[in-house]
Amino acid sequence: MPDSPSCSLCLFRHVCRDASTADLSPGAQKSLQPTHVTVAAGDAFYRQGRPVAAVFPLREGSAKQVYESPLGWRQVTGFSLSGDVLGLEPNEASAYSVSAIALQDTMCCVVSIEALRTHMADPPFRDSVLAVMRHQAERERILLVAIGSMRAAQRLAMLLLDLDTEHRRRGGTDGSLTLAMSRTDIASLLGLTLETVSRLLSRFASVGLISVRQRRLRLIDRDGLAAVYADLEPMPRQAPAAMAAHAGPGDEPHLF
Amino acid sequence: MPDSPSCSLCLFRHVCRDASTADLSPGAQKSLQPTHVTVAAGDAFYRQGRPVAAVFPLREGSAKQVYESPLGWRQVTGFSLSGDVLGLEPNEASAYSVSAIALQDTMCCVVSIEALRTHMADPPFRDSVLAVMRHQAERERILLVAIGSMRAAQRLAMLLLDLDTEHRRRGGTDGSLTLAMSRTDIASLLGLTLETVSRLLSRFASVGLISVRQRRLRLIDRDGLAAVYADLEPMPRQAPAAMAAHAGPGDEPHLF
DNA sequence: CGTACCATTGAACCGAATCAAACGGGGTGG
DNA sequence: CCACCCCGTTTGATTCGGTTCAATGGTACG
Repeated sequence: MPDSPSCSLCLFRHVCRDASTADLSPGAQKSLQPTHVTVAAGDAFYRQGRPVAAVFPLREGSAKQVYESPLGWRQVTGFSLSGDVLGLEPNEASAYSVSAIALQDTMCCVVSIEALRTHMADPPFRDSVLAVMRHQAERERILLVAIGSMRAAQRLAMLLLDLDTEHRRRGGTDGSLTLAMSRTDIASLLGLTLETVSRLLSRFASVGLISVRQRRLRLIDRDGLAAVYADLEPMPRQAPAAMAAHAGPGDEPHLF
Repeated sequence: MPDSPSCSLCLFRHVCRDASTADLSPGAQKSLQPTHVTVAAGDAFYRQGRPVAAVFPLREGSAKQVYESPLGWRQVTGFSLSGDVLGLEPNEASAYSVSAIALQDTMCCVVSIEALRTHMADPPFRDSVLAVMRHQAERERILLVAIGSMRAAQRLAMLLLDLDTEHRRRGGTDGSLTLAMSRTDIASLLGLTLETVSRLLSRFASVGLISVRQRRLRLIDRDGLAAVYADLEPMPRQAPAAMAAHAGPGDEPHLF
């Protein structure tokens, strides 16, 4: 059952037998033959702290990453959709740094860590893997700033726009999408409560930015959402930039 | 002027001519001869987005990392003390992902990225560098959870305990330390306002947990602070764990 | 058809932000 | 040396966004 639609976005598409890619660079022979498994909603692909044994490109479905801090505080740190790869750990970590939980019954490939390492010898492939990791790190930083200094409406608008962008990258044309995650998950990701998320969604809908019913959601006014995200009203306030004393992209001397 | 006290904690001590280390593994010859520079308070070691050219082990002084999001939101993401290395970018990034600003006049070494790469060929050294990077990533995650789901007092207690731990690792014996960063910086890191930070410090002092005057600070009751951090009263409330639906270290099946 | 879970909505409360002074220390210039 | 100013900090009064507590409604599933 090779070549699911998500293969076309997969990190491994150039080295994977499952994916039929037109552009097949001469150097890269398709040496990867991943196995497939399905994970039931609520089950874990892997758990934080366990040794890294494999990575999991999603074929169909979605997942959340959950981090549990040393003191037992748990928080969702991200969502993954089909085409994303779960379990990629930066810095050659030997243990998973988060847990990955399926949001719905999910089909994925299983690429052993040995196979991954083997293919990492190929420079272009290695670069693309590292680029994905860097992108993930950037994502977490954006989330940090969002939670740390944006208001609830902005954070939620950010998430909706992000989900929409991802959905469109996967072929979604109109702005209608089905949220795989619960309000609680969204709230956890954004550092809010589920009530606030629910209220905010209703408010967005009442202002004509979106329409929601349960987990069916449609973006009606992307620009409006972007305006909320950027905090150009008409939601709440707080001005960007100009915070900590000396930190601006000023033109003081700097070594690099 | 080699071998500052901070050398004994430096990541590069085993390969650096400046550092006099007793245990000198046979394989690693001391081939690193870093140059030294001083950076004035408020100046940048390097700026986010610039190509990575060098890393900067701190000899004397301190710095803050500042991240600026695509939309212009700026936030402090961490503090570095003497012995720490600034500019280590994970995933072979070609540009700095944050800016590093000196909190005071700071002396540091300059290790070119080429020199770093050369030494990364040495497996034990490489592992220690990767370990530092992983530690930094973990730190940012803890910060994310702190900002996302802990209350102000807990966050501040966390920071104070962390600063104290770092200070003690550097030889500090009693709990007295001098904060190099402003209230604004602390507030930015913790996702609060400077007024809240100031008030909280006063409150901690009035309860006998610490004593503060301006930037002179002394920890009086570490256990008390730890209790505040862990949220065991006697400050505010909110119970840990048990958040997002299915995510607990339960014993559901998982692949790894 | 009943049960369980997720989502919505309302009312009251509270923590932290905001607005607004006053204070303190360190530096500069008279 | 002292007066003055600047900037970071402290403290107070007030507002407000988001949480908490609570009840109802909707949907899926056994």
